[in-house]
Amino acid sequence: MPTMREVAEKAEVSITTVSHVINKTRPVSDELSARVLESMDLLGYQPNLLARSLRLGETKTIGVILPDSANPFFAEVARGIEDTGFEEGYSVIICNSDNNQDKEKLYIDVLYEKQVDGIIFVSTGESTKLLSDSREQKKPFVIVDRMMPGINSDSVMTDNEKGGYLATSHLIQLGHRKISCIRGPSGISPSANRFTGYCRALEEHKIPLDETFILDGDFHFQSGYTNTLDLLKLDNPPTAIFALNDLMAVGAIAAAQKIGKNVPTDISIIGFDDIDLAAYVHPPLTTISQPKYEIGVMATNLLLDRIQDNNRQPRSRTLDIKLLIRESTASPR
Amino acid sequence: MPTMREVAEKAEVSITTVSHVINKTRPVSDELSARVLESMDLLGYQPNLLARSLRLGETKTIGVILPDSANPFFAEVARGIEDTGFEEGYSVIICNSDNNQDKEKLYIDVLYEKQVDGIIFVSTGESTKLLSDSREQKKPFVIVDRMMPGINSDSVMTDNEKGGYLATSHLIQLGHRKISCIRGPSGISPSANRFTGYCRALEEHKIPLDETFILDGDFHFQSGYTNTLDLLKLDNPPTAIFALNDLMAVGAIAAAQKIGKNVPTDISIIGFDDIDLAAYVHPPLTTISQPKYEIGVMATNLLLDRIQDNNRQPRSRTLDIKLLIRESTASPR
DNA sequence: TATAATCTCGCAAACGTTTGCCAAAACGAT
DNA sequence: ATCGTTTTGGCAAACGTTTGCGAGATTATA
Repeated sequence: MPTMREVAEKAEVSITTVSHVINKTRPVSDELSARVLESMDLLGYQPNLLARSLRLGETKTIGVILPDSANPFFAEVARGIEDTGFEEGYSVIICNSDNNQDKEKLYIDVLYEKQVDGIIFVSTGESTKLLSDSREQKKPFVIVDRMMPGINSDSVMTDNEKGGYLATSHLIQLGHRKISCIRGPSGISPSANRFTGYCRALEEHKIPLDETFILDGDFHFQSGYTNTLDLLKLDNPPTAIFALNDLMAVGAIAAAQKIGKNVPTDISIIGFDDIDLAAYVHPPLTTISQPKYEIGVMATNLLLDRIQDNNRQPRSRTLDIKLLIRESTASPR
Repeated sequence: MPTMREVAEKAEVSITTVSHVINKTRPVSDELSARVLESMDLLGYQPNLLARSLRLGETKTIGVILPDSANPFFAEVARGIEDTGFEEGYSVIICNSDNNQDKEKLYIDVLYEKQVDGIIFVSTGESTKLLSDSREQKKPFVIVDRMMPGINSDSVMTDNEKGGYLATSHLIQLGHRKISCIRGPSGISPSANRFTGYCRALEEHKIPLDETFILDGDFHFQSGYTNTLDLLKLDNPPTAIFALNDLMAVGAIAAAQKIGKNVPTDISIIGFDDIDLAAYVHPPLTTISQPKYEIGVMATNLLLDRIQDNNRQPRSRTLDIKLLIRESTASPR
């Protein structure tokens, strides 16, 4: 790997000059400029961004901490982040926390040490080191998807409560009264808020909450599948299931069909997120759509703004959510 | 951000000593050690990995270039990479090439400049800058999933030809004769090789290739969907479809069902990859399973070995593939 | 022609580490 | 008491950049 020094020697100029022609940071005579340029590509020079970053105090790198980059929802968000970061010249380091606090903290440390310019993160929920470090000046960061109590920072959320309400209301309007809810991991806000929306809708229509219809899942296929199997074994099974995310909803559909039930005529199923595949399962999944990619884009924009000026007022964006009626829901018969 | 110097001053020792207690790289008396440790956490010291990397010439970072991290197949591979990298103390920078050569080259440059210790990449197919740089000593890299002609490097592949053959043979054994194939993007080896396998199976059973049954897709849902719609409109439609990846296969199922066909009784559909959702669509998708996560793991292991010693013989791993019969295929009636 | 203004460019410090080299102190052996 | 050995710890260079400061050369102004 050739360095600036070698380029400078070959071109018979100073390192300073080389630097300036590379960065166009002050005028250089045509002659020297040409010599430098020539030497550069003769040597195949590539700048060492480490050195540059060390000197400048910025790495043009952002860190992203999320539960699981292989989960289609987060994958899509991450894609939005990567794309808009790329446009602005930023690289992104991906970190999977698996909803594990310790891993999350460890990653935060690593990212700090690697001197990333900022961090986007989908927290495991507990207030983290990011703030316990309050004595230090904090690195720019933005919180996505999940609230973190007591933290005032940039954030981009979606209105999960509304989404839960919308989904449940849809089912109620279709005539359902026995509506089950398969929840997500406890302790994270999207799960909690969607459930709150569910409760509010029931309450508003004077439908009592039936504990036996409330099951706990983990936002994965499998838990939607097994929970649904359980649900359908009940003496008095629900006529509709609200799975708090699409992955579980898809699992629910599979389970229902597995035991010979028709969706939606025998049982209605609604999800949340609108991941890609939701449109392609059979029947296509009715769901609450979130602008996943845009969440990533917006988070990145907030972060980049804050990187420019870390003293600005924190901004909270909450993105719109809407009911997407496809074919997995219908009136009970 | 406190530096080593500040720690040293506070502890009234030299920077050298601080460094040595941090890295345990030479004995330090208990007394000084204690002072240093104390100062460190009083100040909340975190090492600056940039400086360290600059000095040491290694960043503990690897780059991953792939077509699309939101594609479930690659997402899973990436997850395998991230996990095993993490275990060894490496961070990973994710780069989405979108199968775009220019973007890929640009990313390679950035990764080189960022001084990553190695690169894992799923190439767009053409031989890339990685080798055109033959004059330089190359950074460690390993190629995944897609062959690159004329390059002798570490690589981890799966036997796509065999997979194509297996899938097609399965269909033939079920009694199918009119077997369509929805291909992937031309020019990338998995697509080409799977197709070759398809051809070989047909040939072996003396089934002539029917051009009208060969369609081109792009490995996304949508192209499976639309191509299947076209296929089913034919006067003499196929009784089975081999979609060269699961995403398209799922699209194909959706399309068939959309126009009232039953899968598999009216039409059999087989995919390739065995992505997560394949098991949860209805009917569960028969497919060729690839160990996606393990591909990532293995690629990372090869890379880390090579980072340790870049002069070792290149090793090619080809992972096993197998036919996974679920419920989307059956005998024609 | 003298002076000021403008262009061009190089020197060397700095960013925060790691580490080879050396020196002082402490200890043991004679 | 002397010398060799071991232990302990600091100095300063180096990694590859960027950039403030200043110096020389050139041009414009009078």
